[in-house]
Amino acid sequence: MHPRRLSTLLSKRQQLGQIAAAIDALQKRKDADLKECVRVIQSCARLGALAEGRRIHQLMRRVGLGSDVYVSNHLVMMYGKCGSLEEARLVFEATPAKNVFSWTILITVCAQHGRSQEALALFYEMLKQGIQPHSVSFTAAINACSAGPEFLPAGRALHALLRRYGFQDAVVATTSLVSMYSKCGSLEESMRTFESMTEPNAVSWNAMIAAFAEHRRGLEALRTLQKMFLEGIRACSDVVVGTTLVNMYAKCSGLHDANAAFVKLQEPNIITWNVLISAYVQHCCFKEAMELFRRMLLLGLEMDEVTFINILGACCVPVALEDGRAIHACVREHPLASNHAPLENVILNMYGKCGSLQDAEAMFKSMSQPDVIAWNTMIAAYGQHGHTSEALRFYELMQEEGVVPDDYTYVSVIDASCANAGLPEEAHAYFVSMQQDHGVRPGGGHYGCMVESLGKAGRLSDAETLIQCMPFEPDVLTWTSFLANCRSHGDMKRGKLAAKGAIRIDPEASTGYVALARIHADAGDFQEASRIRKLMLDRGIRKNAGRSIIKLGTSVYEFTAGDQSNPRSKEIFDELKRLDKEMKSAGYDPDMAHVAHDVEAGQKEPLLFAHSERLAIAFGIISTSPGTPLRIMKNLRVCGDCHTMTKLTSKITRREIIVRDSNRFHHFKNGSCSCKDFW
DNA sequence: TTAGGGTTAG
Repeated sequence: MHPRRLSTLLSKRQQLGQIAAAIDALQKRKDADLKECVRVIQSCARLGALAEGRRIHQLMRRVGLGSDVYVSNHLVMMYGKCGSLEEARLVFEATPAKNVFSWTILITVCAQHGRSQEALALFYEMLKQGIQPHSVSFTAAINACSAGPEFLPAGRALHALLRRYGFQDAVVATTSLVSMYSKCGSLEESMRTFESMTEPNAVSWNAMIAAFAEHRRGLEALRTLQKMFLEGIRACSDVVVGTTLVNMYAKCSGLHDANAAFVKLQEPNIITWNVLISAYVQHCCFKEAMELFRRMLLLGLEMDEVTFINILGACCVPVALEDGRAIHACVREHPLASNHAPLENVILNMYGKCGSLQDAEAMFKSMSQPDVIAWNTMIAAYGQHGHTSEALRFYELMQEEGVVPDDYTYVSVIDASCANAGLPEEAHAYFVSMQQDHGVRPGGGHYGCMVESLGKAGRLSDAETLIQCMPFEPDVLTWTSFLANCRSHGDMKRGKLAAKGAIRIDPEASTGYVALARIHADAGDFQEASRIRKLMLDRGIRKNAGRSIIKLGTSVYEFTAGDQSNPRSKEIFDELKRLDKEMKSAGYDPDMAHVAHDVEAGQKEPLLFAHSERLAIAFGIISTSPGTPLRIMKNLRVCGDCHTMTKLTSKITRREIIVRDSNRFHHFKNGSCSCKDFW
């Protein structure tokens, strides 16, 4: 049995039951078993069980041990851990023969509850009363000074006093000083203190590394520290220190430094590997993350739930479905990872994000007790794929199963109810019921979905009113979705408003500028259009080029509009021409309006003909056997003409084509799309 | 026979 699993075998409830039983047993006895009593007090402290703690306190008083200093000290600690400072203080005051432990414990309790002034006052009162402090008393008082720069003078005074008492070599107290100086803003004093240490241990190293990471300008110093660490200058080769270094580099410097720190370590452990993989995933370097994971497999290294959770984060894109499935298979073979709810939810999410609802459904069915996150994930997945009724059915079902919906549930429910039906009334009904029947307060996400639902239905004036009335500043997503709806309904006036809103919230993104320039151009104001384009370029913002990705086997192929760089480019264009001919004979006419509306556009038909997703689809067709489904990812919204074209292609070629665009999934099958032409 | 420092994955 894994140690972590073992420790959770007894739930908190069971442990509380044991304590209660122990107190009952003690009450029945005539004599007092001091050892057993203290053991119970300690358990109460560990579990934060205030009620049980009070019962045992009562019992101690009854048997005449209420003011025994050893017992009192434990009671003070217990009340402190349970968050009742007043009771801790009362027990302390009522203890006649206070010793250095009594004082130090109360100082610690005060410091841990942010009562720094009180802690310091106690420390000096203790000295005044002639109690000889221990180095632990200093540690507690120094900690009280970590609360902020305003305590720096008090911290320095304690440092001086510590030396006078001859505790300058006490490693724990000195490590506290390293931390305290950093938290009070004085990296220099933190470094000086660390350098003064004769035998810093792993904890001291970590405190120093954390200090450098906290102060961005400490990066160079961090490199020096790493060098010392690697060369064993101060005799520390702790793997946790090495892992902390990797993590700090990933956070403060970048992947290059993190990787360099990793490869230099003699014995990275599972957590070191997890930290590095997580860093790659967070920097969106999915391919490199997968390579690391494969290396772990090849080396036969032990993996845990976190390894799987991290690496699955790299598989949440349709082109990674096969990788995701392979990792799911690894999980099934891993005894410790099965039945781990967060991991199961991540797998479920991965299938949804990869566009495979069948896999998601199978996963969901296999879960013994899906929690609210699992239900939310399914509802969101159905909504994203345009399966509104399934999403809403799951919403009903979860409540029948006794799972209480949360605010995330309603974002997905409202989003699903307006996904393709264009029925804002339904979305609005959920928006109202969420508040009235379920007590969920609407957040930015809920309002965003409502704006989207009204916008899709063409009720742009209502959407605009909602934007004006909502108690939040609309986020960039809300503005861009409103913008897209204004454009598709030809409302240029409101489109301008939305574009300006998008630019205001995210001046670094190109979407707002491009849209605004296009609206002015459409209205014939070319001067204003070119002014906006220039403004965008002056701010160093580049237009987001349309890109589509398709994965065949283990290779990933990327296409941009009009791209001829693929070695099979001629065949791709021949296939597009062939499809085009077939479509035209079936009565299809390319819709030129979409050229002007689309971000990729330039000239008319030739470029429309070669939009990135079309190239990817044609490449998929000529590279796979008939009937194979195609999975494509696009970074922008699919334009109307490509949407029509893909519908027809799915019919002509009898293939399922799944396109994940920047907004949602489109399942093209037999001439129609799951979004029912609302997107 | 009690009290103290730091850090690592979701």
